[in-house]
Amino acid sequence: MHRTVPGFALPYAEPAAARDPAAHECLHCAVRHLAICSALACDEVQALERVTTSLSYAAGATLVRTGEARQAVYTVTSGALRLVRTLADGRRQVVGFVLPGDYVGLSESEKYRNDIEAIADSRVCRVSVAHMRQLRTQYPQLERKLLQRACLELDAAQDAALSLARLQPMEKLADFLLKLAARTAGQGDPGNTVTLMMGRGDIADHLGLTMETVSRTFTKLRQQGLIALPQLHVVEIRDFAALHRLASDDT
Amino acid sequence: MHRTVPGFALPYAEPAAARDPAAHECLHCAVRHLAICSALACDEVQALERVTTSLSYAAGATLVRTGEARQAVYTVTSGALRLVRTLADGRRQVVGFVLPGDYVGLSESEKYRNDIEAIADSRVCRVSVAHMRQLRTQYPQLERKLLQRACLELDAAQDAALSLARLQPMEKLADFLLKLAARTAGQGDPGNTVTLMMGRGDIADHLGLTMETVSRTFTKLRQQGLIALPQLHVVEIRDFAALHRLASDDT
DNA sequence: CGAAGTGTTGAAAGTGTTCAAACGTGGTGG
DNA sequence: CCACCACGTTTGAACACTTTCAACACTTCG
Repeated sequence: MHRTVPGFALPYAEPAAARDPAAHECLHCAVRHLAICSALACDEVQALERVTTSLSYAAGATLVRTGEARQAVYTVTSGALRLVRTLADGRRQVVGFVLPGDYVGLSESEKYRNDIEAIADSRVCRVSVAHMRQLRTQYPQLERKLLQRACLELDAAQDAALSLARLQPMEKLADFLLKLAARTAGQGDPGNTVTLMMGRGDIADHLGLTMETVSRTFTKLRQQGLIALPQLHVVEIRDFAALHRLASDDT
Repeated sequence: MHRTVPGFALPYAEPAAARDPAAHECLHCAVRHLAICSALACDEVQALERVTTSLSYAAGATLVRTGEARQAVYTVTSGALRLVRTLADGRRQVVGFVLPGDYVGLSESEKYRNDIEAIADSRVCRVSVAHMRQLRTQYPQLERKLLQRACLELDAAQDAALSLARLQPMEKLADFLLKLAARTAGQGDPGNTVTLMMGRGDIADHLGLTMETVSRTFTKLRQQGLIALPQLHVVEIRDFAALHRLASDDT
């Protein structure tokens, strides 16, 4: 039917999203403590739930396209998305990866500023910007939470800028893997194993490299014993300290 | 006494900041309509004014250092600052330039995440984070304004990421000049003349290039007639369209 | 007028990219 | 069950580009 691994089923056009009628259970949502919903009390969450639509997307599906009117915001509950900006000549930049609990909608633009695509079978909660605006004024805690999120993302964006501008491929990849490990962690994982939802090309377009360089860098890290690659999409971190040193991660 | 042009007087240590006792006139502040203060009514601004300290810094002065406890937020009223992150081996990234009306303080970190330095003689309004926190809860409009700012900066940060990761030197510089022109505009300027408060090295470290490449790129743009350089720190834009085309600026 | 700080320009070198081909894995169908 | 095909990934070699290193020009300041 549809794949779980990254890939493009039928690039554009297709059923796209499937409504998920039975999924309206915010109170028992697995990612509630991670998402912006954590700012709301039980009864308040229900107000949010009333204006939320739960949707499923197959890997490779496109949620929104750059330039379309910005009509809704999203919270991912499972799977993963990528935010992609593409230049006329095909050069691509993966602005970010969106993991369960993450929120997409911190923008002041009238239009979407990048494509949003599912890199794995995903479920998302969709709320219209109009409803969101209303909820924000109604619940100041929500607005505060959004500001907090925005500041965190801003901090992360500055890190990313340093990485893109000044780090070498090895350092970029080390930094990327550590950041991903930190985000993925807290799920009972031992923490030293990271699953890459995205392909090499996505990593390349995220770090400002080519797929070939990313591949070569992976093998270099493996040869030096900093990581192991039990599977294509699984990285086992064998030397956190060395990786941190590479990434100049002083946190 | 102190210079108006970029430069490092006495790198570290020195009187640093000079208090400006007579400057407490938020109501008549030239940048009030630009700054976050625009969210507050006249009487509310006075509450802000009561906890604000106006400070002057000479070009080259350092306001805060990376790693120091994040004690205050700033709004620039005149001059310009740069946000700088430096790696152990000296690689430098100018995360951003702060112009009059801009706000520095959108962060969730306990510590400053970059150095803040004056690139010209500057005046800033300083508010402690504690006071700011209090004001935010007291005036929801302020919080909303901050969120708006954060979202705008987030949008800008994504643009910057694309620029750093995928644009070529010519394109990066074109993009930079246009963004700067857009920010500087609205001050009665004809709009086709941009004053560069920062040196070539700062531009280089902002765009992920070397100073030499920036210099070469400036001359290339000049030779092609897209810009003129009447002075070292003044750029006259002669062909907006071509510059936009270079920067792939579809806005 | 000389010195220092900046910026410009030139030639050499290093590094990631490009282009091309081989590899491996997963899914399909015989 | 196995061969085969497709896709993503890996690897190799030539290339293009920015960087590096060095020398020179310009402006400001002492």
